Amino acid sequence: MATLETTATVDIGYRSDGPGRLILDQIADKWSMTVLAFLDRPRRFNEILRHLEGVTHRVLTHTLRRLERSGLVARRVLTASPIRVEYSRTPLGESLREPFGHLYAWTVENLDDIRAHQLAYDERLRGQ
Amino acid sequence: MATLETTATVDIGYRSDGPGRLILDQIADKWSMTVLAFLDRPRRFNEILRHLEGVTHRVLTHTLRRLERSGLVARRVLTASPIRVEYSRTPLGESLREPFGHLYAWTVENLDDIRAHQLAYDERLRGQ
DNA sequence: CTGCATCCGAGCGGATACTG
DNA sequence: CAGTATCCGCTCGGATGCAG
Repeated sequence: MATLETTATVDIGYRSDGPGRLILDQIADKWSMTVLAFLDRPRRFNEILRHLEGVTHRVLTHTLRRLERSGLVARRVLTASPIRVEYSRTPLGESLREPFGHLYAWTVENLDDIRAHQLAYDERLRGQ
Repeated sequence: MATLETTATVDIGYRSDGPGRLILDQIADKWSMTVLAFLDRPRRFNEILRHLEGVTHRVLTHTLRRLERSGLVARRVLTASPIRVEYSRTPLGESLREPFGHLYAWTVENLDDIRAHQLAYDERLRGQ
């Protein structure tokens, strides 16, 4: 099973209702990957909340729930008063870093190229 | 430069307004990767339309526009009557297949695990 | 054959307030 | 401190009709 072979995989297997969707639906939302990246060690709810500029209480809750539901993040209640809750990456969440890292690296490498294309495209429109 | 090193990249660099967002915003929509996967050779608009079950006229147009804007897909008008338009992957679009392939492969490998977690989670809720 | 405009419903992210 | 509920606006995807 599967060390990569890859490139073919994309062409052969990809459907809008296949595995590709599952992972994209999971991580492509606004905050999931940011949260996952921050959980290099167990972190408490408010700790995460303060670190992520711009996220709200409610949205962070939902993001964590979804990550927990898929087994990428573990939730642990520390009985104390005031109550504390710790979130951490599971091994599964950990293992996602590598493949996502490839995508991230690709983007960094091609960032200028992409932006240039976008600018040129927008310029062409404006010109007409 | 830069064969991966990766894993660190995710943790260090990731912000909700960084490169990660750029690529996810580009490919995480419902059809982009499906289209890109299908363009193993130049294809005409209606050819793509017919191949992708469920996509509508308008949505395919927009998907292609966005891919074109970022330089992942090239658009070529064949002057004939009736008019024909061919879409094809650019080298940039081509190069995206490899990093995306890693993510795709990861999902396939962990699909059962993820689904199991989701089921268990949903079950736990139901039980209460 | 392609492309564009209009309309519409659904879902996500965000603001706010209240509870254990 | 952590979580839940309500409300709301915006964007995306989809349906349809018209035009080069």
